[in-house]
This record gives sequence, structure tokens and C-alpha cells, in this order.
Amino acid sequence: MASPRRVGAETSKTRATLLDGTEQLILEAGYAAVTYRNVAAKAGVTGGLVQYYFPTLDDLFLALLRRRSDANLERLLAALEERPDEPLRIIWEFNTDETSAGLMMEFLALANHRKSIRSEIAEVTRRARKVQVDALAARWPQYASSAEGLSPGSLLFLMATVPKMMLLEESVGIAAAHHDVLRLVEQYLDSVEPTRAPRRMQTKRPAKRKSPARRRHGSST
Amino acid sequence: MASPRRVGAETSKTRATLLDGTEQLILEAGYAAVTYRNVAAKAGVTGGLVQYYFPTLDDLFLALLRRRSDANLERLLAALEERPDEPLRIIWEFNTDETSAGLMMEFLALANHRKSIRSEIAEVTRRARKVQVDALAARWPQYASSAEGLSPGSLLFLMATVPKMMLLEESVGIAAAHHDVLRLVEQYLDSVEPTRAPRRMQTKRPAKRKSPARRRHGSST
DNA sequence: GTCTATACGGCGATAGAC
DNA sequence: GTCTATCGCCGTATAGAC
Repeated sequence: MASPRRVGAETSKTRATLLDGTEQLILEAGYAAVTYRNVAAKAGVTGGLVQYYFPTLDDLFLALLRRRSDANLERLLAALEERPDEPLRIIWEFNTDETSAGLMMEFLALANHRKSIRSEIAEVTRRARKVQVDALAARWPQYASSAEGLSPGSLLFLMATVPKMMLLEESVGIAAAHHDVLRLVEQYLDSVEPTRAPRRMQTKRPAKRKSPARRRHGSST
Repeated sequence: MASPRRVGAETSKTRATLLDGTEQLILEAGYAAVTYRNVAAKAGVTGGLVQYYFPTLDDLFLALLRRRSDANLERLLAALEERPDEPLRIIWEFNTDETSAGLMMEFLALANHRKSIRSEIAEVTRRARKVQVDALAARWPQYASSAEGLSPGSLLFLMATVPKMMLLEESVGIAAAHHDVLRLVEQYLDSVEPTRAPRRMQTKRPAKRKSPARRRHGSST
């Protein structure tokens, strides 16, 4: 039925390089800049070769989305295991990661007119949400009292959604009240999830786990 | 400097029809479906004529965005004047409007790779935010006590942003915790903004101002 | 398994005919 | 005010070289 076209191996180094370049391209110029010719130029190969590994652009986007979200999920699980006493801070930081949020927003936009992306986005989001909501539910008494009617799901929705919306707005140049919101959240985090070293010299938050700098290779960040 | 190309009159009826069709096209199939050929086919004219009125696709998108956001702002101002005692409910309803939110999300996505859209989106968002934040600030004592550190700006951010994020997620098929969040918000609205008829027979919210149904012509909804 | 060359129809955009 | 012709770039498909 489906075309018996030949496709490059998933373990190919070239394939990984193409994915790296595509990711960079999306971050720099938006998903619309992802064309066979652009991706090929970035990697110094021909367009046909890109097509050899990714027969359609959907295949390329999908591979990229999967690679990125698998890495993200791993990162999330590692952090939750490493700092079991502050899941909410981890959730906030996880959803504040600029690179991932930027990429995810591009994919969300892509989802509007590429069905294959839509279902995959829904799937990976559900997976990530489940991990996070379970982490909150496990220590729910700690958070339950903070607002009447609050559930693990709704708290997670806010903590996952608000930073993404802030990043989205910032990307078009709107920053109204973002600072206020940030203060509000940090205040809330301090109250429901006091850190082991309760007071620092500054009002600064405890350091991020890792620099969010863009590495060229995909398995981190 | 700029090209001295000929452009159709802004008052043209054909022009308005083209805008209507484009809006419909975006809602049905995403902004990527907006091509001269598609828009022309929908209106039963030739692609060249569409280009006569909108020399570039940017011009078309921009005209659409302006028309829609002007209408929205008018609608918002009218509602605030009509029900001066419940600005927060109005803000929530305003940002929950499906058609507008869907359109705005498409434009937000578009903004990622069309600079002209980006700046216009920022501009209209700022205008709408200002109207809303002023409405809240005017009766701030009523809301100030609900959470420590809450400011008109941050409350508005949440009330404007949360429903949009819910609609965005729903559009890709995610509904996790949305019901919980909705309950939470309604509970909050009831507490800080009790309606004049304080208790109904049902738990139902007071009726929406207007059906959000899609009209063919753009000056409403 | 990897990679190149070439072809096709649809696209945005431009210039200019009617 | 309306419409056609044309240009260069796009995704995609295929055939075949190494």
C-alpha cells in the first residue's frame, strides 16, 4: 500500500545532524523556514539527501518532536528523583525552559495545520502532564490547603501553562505584568514548598539545575 | 521607495467579502490555507483580483487582524460600560470567546515568522490589556484582598491568559484538568464579584451576553 | 546503505494588458 | 477596476550512481 521508498537508518550520524540543524532553524526563523533546501544548505548536503532520511516534512517534524520530548521527559524524571522534596519548583522550571518552550510553541502552531503533529503533540503533552501531576498528587497534602477547590491537575495546569504563555507573549514583545506574575509565583513557591535552606542572602531563587544554554547536540537541554 | 503598485479601495464591497472569506478559511483550515488561490476560489474571483486588494499576504493578514481587533475592542468597551459592576466576569468572557481566541492563536502563530504581524499583535494586545487593567484598577479594593501580592496586571494576565491556553490545548485535543480549572475560576468569580441576583436555581453562571456563534460578517463577535 | 540529479505542479509575487 | 502571463522557490516523487 504505502510507497516502498527507501529511507535512511535511524542511527545515521547524518540523520542526527539534520535534526540538529532543523531544530536550530526553527528556533532562529520559525518552522516555516524548514524547507528541504534550507535544511540541506545548513548541513552542507543536497535536498535529496534530506528527503532520503525524511521522505516528507511531516516525517522530519515528527522525528524532531519525538527526540526533543523524549529528552525532556528524561530530564524531568531525573530532576523529580533528585529533588523529591520540591516537585512544584521542578515543574515550574521545567515549563520555563526557553528553548523547549519556544520549540513547543512552534509545534503547537504547526499542529494547527498538520494533523500528524497535532496527535503527537497531544500524546507527548499527556505523558509529561501525567508524570507531573503524579508528582504533585504524591505529596498533595502539602499543597492542598493553599486554595479551596484546588486539585493537582488544576495546579499543574497553571504551573505548566503560565510560564509558557509568558514566553509566548515575550516572543511577540509583550511583557505587561510578567514581573508581577513572577513575583506572585515565587512567593507562592516559597510558601508551599520552603527550601531546605530556608533563607538565602538574597531574594534569589535556588540555582537552576543546569544551564539552559543551547548545546548543538540534542540529547540535552 | 515602496512600490507604487495600485491597490483597491478600502470601502470596496469585494474587499470586505474577501476578508470574510479569509477569516472563515483561517478558522476552518489554519492560516496556512490562506493562499491567493484559495481565497479567490472561496469568493468566486481570480487570484489576481485578491492581489489587487491585498498586494502581499501580509497586507491581507494585517487588514484582517485590524478589523477583528477593532471590533473586539468595541465589544469589550460596550460590555464594560453596560455591566460596570462585573469587570472581571467580562474579562473572563471576553478572553474565552472561541472564535476570537482561535483567530488570535493563529495570528500568534503567524507572528512567529511574519514580522509585520508580530508588531501589530503586540500593539492590539497592549491596547486591549490596557482597557481591561484599567477596569480592574478602578475597583481594585474589591479584588485586592483575594491574594497577597496580587496586582491588577497579574490578575488580568491570569484571567486573559488561562482561557486562551485552555482553548489552545483543546484545539489539539488536550483537556486535562480543564474542568477543574473552570470550577476554580467560577468559584473565584463568585467570591470576588457576586452578581446582583446572588443565587440562582442552578449552579449555572449568569447567561452570556451574546451567542458566540460565528456570523458571516465581521463586525460582530 | 548513502547520496545525487531531475521533473512536476502549486505557491507568492510582479508587471502589465484589457 | 479586473484579470493574465510569467518568474523563482517550494514539497514531493522517481531513477539511478556510488
